[in-house]
Amino acid sequence: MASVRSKVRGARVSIWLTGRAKGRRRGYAPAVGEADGLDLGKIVEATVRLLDAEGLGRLSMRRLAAELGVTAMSVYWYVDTKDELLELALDHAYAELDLPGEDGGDWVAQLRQLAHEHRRILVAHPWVSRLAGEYLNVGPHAMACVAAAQRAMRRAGLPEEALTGGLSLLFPFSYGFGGAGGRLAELCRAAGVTEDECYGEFVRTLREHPEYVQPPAAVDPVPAVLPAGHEQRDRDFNFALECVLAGLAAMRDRVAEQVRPTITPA
Amino acid sequence: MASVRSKVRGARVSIWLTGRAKGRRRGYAPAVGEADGLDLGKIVEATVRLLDAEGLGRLSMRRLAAELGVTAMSVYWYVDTKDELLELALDHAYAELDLPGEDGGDWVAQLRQLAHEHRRILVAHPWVSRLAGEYLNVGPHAMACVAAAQRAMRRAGLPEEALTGGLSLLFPFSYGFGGAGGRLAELCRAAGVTEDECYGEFVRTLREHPEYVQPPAAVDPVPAVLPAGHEQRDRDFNFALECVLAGLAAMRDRVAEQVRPTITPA
DNA sequence: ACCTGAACACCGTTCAAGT
DNA sequence: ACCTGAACACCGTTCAAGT
Repeated sequence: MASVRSKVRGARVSIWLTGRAKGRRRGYAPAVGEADGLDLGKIVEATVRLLDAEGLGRLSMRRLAAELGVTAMSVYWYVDTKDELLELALDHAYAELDLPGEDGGDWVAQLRQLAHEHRRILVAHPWVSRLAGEYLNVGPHAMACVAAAQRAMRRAGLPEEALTGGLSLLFPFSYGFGGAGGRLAELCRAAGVTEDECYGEFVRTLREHPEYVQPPAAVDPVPAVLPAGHEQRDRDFNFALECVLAGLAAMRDRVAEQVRPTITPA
Repeated sequence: MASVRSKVRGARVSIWLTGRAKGRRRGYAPAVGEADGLDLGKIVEATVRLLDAEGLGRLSMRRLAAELGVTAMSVYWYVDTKDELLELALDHAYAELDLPGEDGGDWVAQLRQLAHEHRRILVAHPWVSRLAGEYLNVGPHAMACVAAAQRAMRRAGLPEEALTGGLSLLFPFSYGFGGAGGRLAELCRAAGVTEDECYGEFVRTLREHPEYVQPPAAVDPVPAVLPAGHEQRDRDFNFALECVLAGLAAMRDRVAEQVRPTITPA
């Protein structure tokens, strides 16, 4: 019976759980003085550059190799598969987050900063949310981000057994919201349409086809799943984020009082 | 200068905004009596079946055609591109949601049901979250889902100008949480590993490499971004969902009092 | 140790042709 | 109106070979 590790490794659940097969020969950061020639750092940086410039759909190993002035198969000396490369690029993006320090500010300010930073990189790099949805996203920089949130929640007074629950609120929220924003921007850019024009078309479609959302019910006014401009989008994000923070505070108090969860309707 | 609609249509931002080019010849539901031969309904159903059985990565137009007992290019008579087909499959999945009725229960129960249903289909069909992250997801069934949430939030007493904000909390949360769960299950299934084994490996990796999450800080205890079993995962989802509901209630009251958002730290 | 070139088994999609 | 078959321009990856 094979060990769990060998099973996980063989199936490549994630490079962060199994280690990179070629990573032991040469580390992530190149030795000093190796200015010319390839190294993994240069490859990952070129990957991120291409992903930003042309999108996930246009990234091929051949295209990347051309960008590096090299043959397609050269990259495979540093990386086993394209998936592995994309996991590295994903975690590289999380290095961009400006995390709250150990001591800076109260927990509310820290969680606000984290959420805004998360949203920022998801919108700035639309490929990040798609890769985060494809891989486990447990690389060191992503984990540092989770650890920072965990510290803030502990500081908030959330009991230990509720920490994973709190993390399960904050990150899915910022990931979902930011990812949708990034993807919409990417789609509209590719279409040569502004986001406002896209939203207008959405509303017009609903008005022209009132049967559109039936069954079970007509939608009036139009549910805003698309943004009506950046200001509205920002307002929605801030409102939802304040709900998150208020909800965490309320649940902290509720758990402390050992009261069963009940919210008075209406 | 081209109209917005023609620009949007030409670039295929979404079939739901532009209409399907071939959809006017033949509707989504086939006429009665056309039992043999292809129709769009059969094609979408076969697509969903294949996506469930083999995953998004293994779905090709040739594979789908073989499943339908037909040539690859036959499908293209009913559909312009693979993207269009996947948008149809995506919305088809949202038809599975058991939505709360117009009258059933209070708003808290309705939103709980919506979130649980959303999570359920995301876990049952791991491809749904990846497609929802790739396309706009504004098809009729997805919109009916948003409309139901909007009704519940209005019933909760959330003012009109806060409705989009509330929707921007609930759906990104359930999407992010459910999508991660579905993807993990898919990865582990493909690897022949249980989710518990995968989590154990994750913890072991962190313990073996204490430098893993540095900088900026060591992580202790391990932040649980992976589930330690279904019960824990359920507890986390329920806790986070109660935060969402408590947060919505708190913000409703706060907006009603016209008080600026402030939460007492610690 | 590092990189190349040819080849394999695929893709989505176009196009002319069939019935 | 509906479906086919050949072809085009790609993919990720393997493998033997170069230096």
